[in-house]
Amino acid sequence: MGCRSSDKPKPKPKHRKGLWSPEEDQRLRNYVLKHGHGCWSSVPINAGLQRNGKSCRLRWINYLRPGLKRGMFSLQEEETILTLHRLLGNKWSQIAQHLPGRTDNEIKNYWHSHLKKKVLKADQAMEEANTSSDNLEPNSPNKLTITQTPNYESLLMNVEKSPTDTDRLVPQLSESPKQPNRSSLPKLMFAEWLSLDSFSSLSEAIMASKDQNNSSFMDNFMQGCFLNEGTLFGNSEYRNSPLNDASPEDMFSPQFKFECHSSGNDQFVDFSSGEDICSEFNMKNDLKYIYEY
DNA sequence: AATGTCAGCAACCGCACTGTT
DNA sequence: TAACAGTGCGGTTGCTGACAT
Repeated sequence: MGCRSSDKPKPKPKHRKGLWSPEEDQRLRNYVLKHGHGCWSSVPINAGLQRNGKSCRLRWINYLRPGLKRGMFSLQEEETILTLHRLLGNKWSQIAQHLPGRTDNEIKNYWHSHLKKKVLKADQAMEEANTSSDNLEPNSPNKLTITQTPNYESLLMNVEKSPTDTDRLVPQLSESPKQPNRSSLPKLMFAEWLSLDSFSSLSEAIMASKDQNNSSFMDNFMQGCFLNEGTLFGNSEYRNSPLNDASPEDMFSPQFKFECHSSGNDQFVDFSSGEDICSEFNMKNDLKYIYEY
């Protein structure tokens, strides 16, 4: 953590507030994609923005960062939020780790605007059902007994042990037994892959896949990024980004390398081989891509 | 058509935590 | 070890558009 002194902003420009203009978005996006964010407080200065670093960080995380989903929450996402909220309470960032492409802010807003009411209604209905059934004979066949207690303990163990492994968690919440078998290897989404915590498991998986001399992991990973989620290149937010000039094939061609940051151990990964190609790099960036490698 | 009300969402604020000096 | 700075998180605010009156 912390900036080099040369990165630190000189005092104190007037900071703009309120909604971001498309031009500001473009500036921030271009800057972060090109240089990485490094020290957030220096980003607005270097990017020519009259915002504070915090505001830039938030805008990037919640809106500009690649891999974000847009649009309605699916039923499965809703169920995941409901279950995790019962488990974790208002730990929005932890809940967000299990919903690839969704931000904590988005989930929090969705909770307050939609789910909270639903839960209240459901609870009320349950309460009414219980009080009315209390008036019935104890052994009446009409008596309603609430016995639905999901196996939270095992769920919680997964949450604690493996907070970013969505695929292993989510099926326990809602997967029906009829669903087709998936690969035993985890399917990682782009946003998940960007997450600092998940990178080590990703690189392990890449290495494992490489060791086994098969491509199933990378196949799954690519599908997760570009086919299953389908938002990275379909989202209009990225139409003006340099990323848009690239097809999925391009992205995995030798011309593209991604830099990932994971808890002090930054790595460049060659997508085509899965190799850590430049481990001596140590810049604090979530993501940076490099042309003409 | 004008005004009021409400819901949804983006962004801000303040606190807590962590790393650095 | 204390002070400071950067970052992350959750609560809250305020803007905007949709709908009602």
